[in-house]
Amino acid sequence: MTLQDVARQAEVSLATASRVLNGTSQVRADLRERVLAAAAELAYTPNAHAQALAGASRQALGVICHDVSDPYFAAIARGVMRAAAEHGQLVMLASTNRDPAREVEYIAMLRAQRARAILLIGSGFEDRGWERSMAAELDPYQRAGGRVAVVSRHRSLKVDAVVPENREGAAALARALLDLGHRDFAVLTGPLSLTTVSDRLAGFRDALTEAGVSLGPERVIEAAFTRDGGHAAATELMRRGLRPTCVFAVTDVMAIGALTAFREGGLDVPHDISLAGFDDIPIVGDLTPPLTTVALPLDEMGERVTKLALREPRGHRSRVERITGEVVLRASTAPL
Amino acid sequence: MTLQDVARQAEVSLATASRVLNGTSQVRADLRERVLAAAAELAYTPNAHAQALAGASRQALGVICHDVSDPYFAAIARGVMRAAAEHGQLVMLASTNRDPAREVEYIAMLRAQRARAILLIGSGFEDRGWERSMAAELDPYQRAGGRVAVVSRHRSLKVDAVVPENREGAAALARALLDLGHRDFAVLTGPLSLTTVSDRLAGFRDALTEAGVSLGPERVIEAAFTRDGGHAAATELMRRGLRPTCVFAVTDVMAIGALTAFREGGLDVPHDISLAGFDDIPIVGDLTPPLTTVALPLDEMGERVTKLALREPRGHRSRVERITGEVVLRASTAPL
DNA sequence: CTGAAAGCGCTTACAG
DNA sequence: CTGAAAGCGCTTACAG
Repeated sequence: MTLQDVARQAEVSLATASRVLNGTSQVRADLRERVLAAAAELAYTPNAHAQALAGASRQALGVICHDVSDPYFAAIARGVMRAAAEHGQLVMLASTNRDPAREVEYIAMLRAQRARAILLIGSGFEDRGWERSMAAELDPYQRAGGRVAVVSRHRSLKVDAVVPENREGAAALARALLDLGHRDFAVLTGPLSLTTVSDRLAGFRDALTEAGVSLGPERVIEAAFTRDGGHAAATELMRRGLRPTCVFAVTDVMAIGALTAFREGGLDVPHDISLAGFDDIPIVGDLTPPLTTVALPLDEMGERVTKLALREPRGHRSRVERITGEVVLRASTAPL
Repeated sequence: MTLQDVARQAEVSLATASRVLNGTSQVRADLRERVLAAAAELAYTPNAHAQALAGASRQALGVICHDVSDPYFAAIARGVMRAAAEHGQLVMLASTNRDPAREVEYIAMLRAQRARAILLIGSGFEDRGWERSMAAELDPYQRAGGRVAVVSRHRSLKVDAVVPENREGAAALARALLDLGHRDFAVLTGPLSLTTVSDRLAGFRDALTEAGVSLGPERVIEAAFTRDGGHAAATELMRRGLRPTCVFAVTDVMAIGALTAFREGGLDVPHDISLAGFDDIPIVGDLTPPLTTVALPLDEMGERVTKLALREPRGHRSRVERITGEVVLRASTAPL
C-alpha cells in the first residue's frame, strides 16, 4: 500500500496524490476526490520514514527520564503527553534508571530517529565525565537542528530549561517549619551529586542557619533517591537513636518510604515526629496523615518544557523558566 | 553527516561502510578500522528513517495506554521499558484518556511510523463501534507484518494477550472477605462497559451468591475509573446512608480515593468499615492502613506482553497468557 | 494546476 | 571480500 498505488487507482500522478494528501497546494476538485477515495479504499497510511527522509517535518519527540513508574516523573509526563498531542507529536519514551551509559545510548537512538526534540526530565549529575559524554551526543544533534530542553538544573548543558526553584522552596519550607516551633531537624536525602538534592539540602540548611539553628552532619542521612531509600534513611535515623522533632525528606517519594518506616518503628506522625516532603505528587494528599510539602505544578512543568522545545529558538541564548514552589502545610507536621 | 561522508573519509565504498557499521558481513580488518575511525571522528549516527526505508528491521515499539500517570499503567510500563531495552527497542508512548478517537488516531500514527509492534495496555470497551474502528486500523497494520498484543481482555480483537484472571481474582477476594465474617458488602466500580470492571464485579458477585449473600443494585456504585471516581463513589455510598461492613473498590486507584473519602466522612478503616482493592499497585502498602487487595505482577505483565509482541507469531492463532491474582490480606480489612 | 524527475540516506542482491 | 547500482516511499523544485 504505497502512495504509488493510490495514485494509480486514482489515475493521477504521484505528485498530485502527494499534494492532495498533505494539502500543501491546490488541486482540482475532481482529482482531489478521486485521490481521497482511493486512499480510503486502500486504507492507505503514509510511510513516516519515507516522509521524514524526503524532508517532511519530524513528528516525534524524545523523552528521557529515570523511571517511568516514579510518580514525580509520571505527573510531569502527563503534561508532556498533553502538549505533544496538541502539536501532533508522538512521544518516544526511555527510562534509564539513572544509568549514564543508558542515557547516552538512548540519546543516540533518538538522534538516529531524527526526533524533532529531546526532553531530559530529572536532575543531572554534578559530574564532569557525565557532562562530557552527554554533550558529545547532544551537540551534533543540536547542530543538525535538533532541539533539547530539560526539567531541572543541568549545570553545564546550554539548553532551554524549566527549573524549579529548589533552593528557595526548601528554604521557605524550613521557615514554615521553624514558625511551627521546630528547632531540631533531620534531613533524608538522595545522592548529593544530584543537583536537585544538593540544591534542596542547601536551601533548607541556609534557612536554618539564618535562624540560628544548626544541622549537624549526623542529621543528614543519604540514601537511594527512591521510596525504599526514604524508608532506609528513616530507619537509619531511628537506629542512630536520633529523635528530631521534624524530618525533611527531599522528595515526596522518599517521604512516603519514611512515613511507613516511622509507622513500623512505632513513631506516630505527626504526634511523635513531624515529616515534610517536596514536589506534591498527587498521592500525598491521600496518605495518613496527608503530607506537608512544597508544591510544584508538575503537570504544567511537563507542558512548558514541551512547548519550549517545540517553539522556535530565539537566537542562541537558552531560555530558562523558573518555577516557584509553594509550601503546603498539611497534617504531617504539627506545631511544637 | 551521512554514511557517504564516512565512506569518503575512510576511502571505501558506501556498501563497505554500511557493512562495517551494521556488522552484517566480513570486512577486511584495515578497511574496517578506517571506517570505524571515520565514523567516530565525524560523530556519525545512521538515519533510522533511511535504514527503515531500505529494509532494515524496525527498532521502535508503540504503546497505547489511557493515562501515563496512572500507577497501574506506570507499573506495567516499567516492565515494558525493561523488556524493550533488552531488545534494543525504543518505546513510543501515547495516552488517550480513554478517548476512542484518540486511540484510533494514535494507532494510525504508529502505523505510519512502521512500529514493529503495538501494545494496548488496559481494558477495552464492550462496544461494537469501538471494536470496529480499532479493527479497521489494526487489520491493515497486522497484514503488513505489524504485531499487536494487549494487556487485559479485548473481546473481539484477535491478538496476543496477557490477561489477568479478573473474575477468579475477585471471586477469591470475596471468599476471603466472607471468611472474615463479612456478609454486608458494597462495590465501587468504574464504567461497566469496561471489560475489566464487569469481569471483576461479576466474579465478586458470583462468589457472594454462592455463599448465599446478595448484593443489591443500590450497593453497586458506578463512578469514574480513577482516584476521584473512587472518592465520589464512597461519598455517594455514605450519602445514601448505607453502612456495609466491607467495601470492594474494583481497582486500588479507586480504593485510594475511597479511603480518603471515608476518612473525611469520619469512618475509620477498618474499624468502622473494611476496604479492599485490586491490582496491588506499589503505593498501597504505604497507605494507612495498608490495603487488602488482589495482587497482580504488573511489572512482569508488562514484560510478558512485550515479549509476546516481539516473539515470532506461531501460525495464525493468538496466544493468551493468563495471570493469576493473589489475595493479599492487609490491615484495611478486619474480621467481623 | 499537474506531471516527470531528482533526491533524501540507507541496505542488499548482484557481479566481480 | 568489495563495489556499482537498484530500490525503499515519499516530497518538492522545475517545467509545462
